[in-house]
Amino acid sequence: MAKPKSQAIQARRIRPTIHDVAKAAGVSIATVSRALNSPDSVRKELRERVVAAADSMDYMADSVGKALRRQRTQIISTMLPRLADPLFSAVASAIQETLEENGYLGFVQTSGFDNSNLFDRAKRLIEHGTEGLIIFGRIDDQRLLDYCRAHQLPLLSAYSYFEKSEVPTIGFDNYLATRQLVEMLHTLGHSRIAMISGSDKGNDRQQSRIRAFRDINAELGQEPVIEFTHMDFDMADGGAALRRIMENHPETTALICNRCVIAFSVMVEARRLGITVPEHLSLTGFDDIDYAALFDPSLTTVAVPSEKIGRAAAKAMIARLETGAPLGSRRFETEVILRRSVARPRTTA
Amino acid sequence: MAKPKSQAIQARRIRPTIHDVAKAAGVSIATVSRALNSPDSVRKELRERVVAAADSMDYMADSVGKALRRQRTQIISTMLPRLADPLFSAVASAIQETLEENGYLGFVQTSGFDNSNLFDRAKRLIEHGTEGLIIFGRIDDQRLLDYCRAHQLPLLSAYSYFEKSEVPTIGFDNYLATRQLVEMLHTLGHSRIAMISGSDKGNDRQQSRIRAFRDINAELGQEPVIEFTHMDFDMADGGAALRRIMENHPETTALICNRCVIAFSVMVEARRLGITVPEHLSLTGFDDIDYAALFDPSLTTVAVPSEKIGRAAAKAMIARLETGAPLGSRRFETEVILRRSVARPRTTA
DNA sequence: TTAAGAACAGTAAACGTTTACAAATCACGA
DNA sequence: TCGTGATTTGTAAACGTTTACTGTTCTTAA
Repeated sequence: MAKPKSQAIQARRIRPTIHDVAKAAGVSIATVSRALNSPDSVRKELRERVVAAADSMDYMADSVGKALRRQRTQIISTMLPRLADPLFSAVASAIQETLEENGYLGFVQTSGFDNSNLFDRAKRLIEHGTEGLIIFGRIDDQRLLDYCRAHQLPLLSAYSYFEKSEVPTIGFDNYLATRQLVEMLHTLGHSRIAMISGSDKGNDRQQSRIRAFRDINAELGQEPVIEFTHMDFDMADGGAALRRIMENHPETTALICNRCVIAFSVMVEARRLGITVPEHLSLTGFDDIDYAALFDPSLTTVAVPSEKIGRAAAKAMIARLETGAPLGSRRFETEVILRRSVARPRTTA
Repeated sequence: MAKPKSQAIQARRIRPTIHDVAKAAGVSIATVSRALNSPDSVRKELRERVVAAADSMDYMADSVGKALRRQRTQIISTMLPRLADPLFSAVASAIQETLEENGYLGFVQTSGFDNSNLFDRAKRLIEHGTEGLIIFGRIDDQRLLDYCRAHQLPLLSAYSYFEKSEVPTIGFDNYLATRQLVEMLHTLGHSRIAMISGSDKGNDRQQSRIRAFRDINAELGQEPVIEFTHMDFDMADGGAALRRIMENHPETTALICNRCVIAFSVMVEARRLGITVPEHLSLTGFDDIDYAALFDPSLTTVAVPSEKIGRAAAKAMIARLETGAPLGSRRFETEVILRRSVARPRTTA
């Protein structure tokens, strides 16, 4: 009945345990557990005594002990390229909130922009009892894929959606979104469109956008005009890329920037060069971050339903864990937000 | 020696346990534990057998069992107002990275902008074995303070620094930063300065900035001109506030916006009203987010060393847990980044 | 009054790990 | 050859829970 005497590992336990509550209430630990977890199964009087004792010492059942016994941790972990990025943090935020609302908790870890060595980074997450793993972007690490399959650890690729994917994926389709954007420009009359991209190394988003752009150009029998620009996190120097494009392809009437920050820097440089936006050059960004609307002229972008994606990913994982229903893929629609940075091309005007 | 027979809680354990490794290597679980944790204490031949067995089945020691036995989880949790916010996510990111580098792992939870009912939100974090709690902003929940003191849970207030604080605080001083900003404007010759703030309800940052502004005005015997504007996350409508200020206080030559997004929206409205920045009105933001430099004119702001603050907070907490040294407070300097949105006042020019 | 069944409470085992202690083995000098 | 001490390995207990099983008490009907 009493807490088994033992050489304490620590001088004294800092948090009260179920034994402390049991002693205070004068019942067995089993009764405490029952009173707290399935109140109906213990007599009213005892139950109240237990609850009072528990409250008086701020007792919270230790999830570690509970997890060990139940073999459930209720932990779902997320790996994303960078947390300090409005694109990703919006999705991560929705994930964390959804987890919390459903009684789960989540570790968050950054992976950088290279998904080819995820396993080592994910190890600690798995050790700590991660029951499900949500990873942003395409998963390129075969060891991780093998491990998850072998040990039945649910794995979900989120943020980007992939038509062909080895694992379930929930997100938006960068390829389609780019086609959508180009089509809109075509409809307005643009036929000479260039693209400025950040590095596509290990970045499935840029890769898909570039692939879409190349495909479209191939269909039209045009040489794709693509310039790359160095991106240092949220800063980009699109200026140099813009100058190269205007020099080598002065016929360009519309410019797709694969990230909003690239577009911002291009805008500044354009103004310096005396190129007016949108009269002389139409400009688009991508990923509709809030600032896009505040720029002058406001920036046309592709809006990504970050919040929806995050919630869907978290919910899917929770459902998988609770019902055992296999994870499914899901594609979210993007929307081109037409703003003042885009107009009909100058030749047509 | 053999794994004790028992009715399995689950049909089959998905992750291999130390018993599986022991059986495969033909040794006791104690030897496995030693071979993996203190290799020197086991004979080379056995050690190799154990390691081989462990590797072959991708064995990772379960942190849940380990935590229960060791009474250490190596988990440090962070609560911040909003994850999808460049201000906070930069700090949170630095925290997470520092934790990971040091063998820790972190839960992240959002608290909204009200720190008065933190305890209930923190409960699950504590249950799950949080060894230290980092909370952004001033901690207003007495229950949480009491709990942490009573149960010796290290508690750290991060992001904002407070001169007088019940708990250790690591961050920057909004009061001082505001004074710094106003002084800079004074030096340039501005004497009629107004402020636009977001809601200060439960927001210690806005509170400190407003307090500093009021104090300065009081010292000069001026009535402080402060307008509030509604902020919906990253969008703000500073336009209306600007109009009110220009109408009631046309003598204003400089305007401090308590968040960059406010400044952005003010800039757009100013342009519409034909007020030129900085010739007619100097404008500042706060929290130097990357976009501030990209606007036209580029925005003068106060740079906050987010990364440093995050790393310092995480390191302090880790040191507290590992050496027992009490947590100390630490104030980080901010820096006014003078950009094109600020110039000498028109009257002086 | 008593037997039977229902309702409730307690005992003990188990989850996966580490580690004190005991036991076994080994090396080596007397 | 044997004793001693050092080295290595195994046994078992403990960390904080939950829960199957058992035992006790209470209710109620004969």
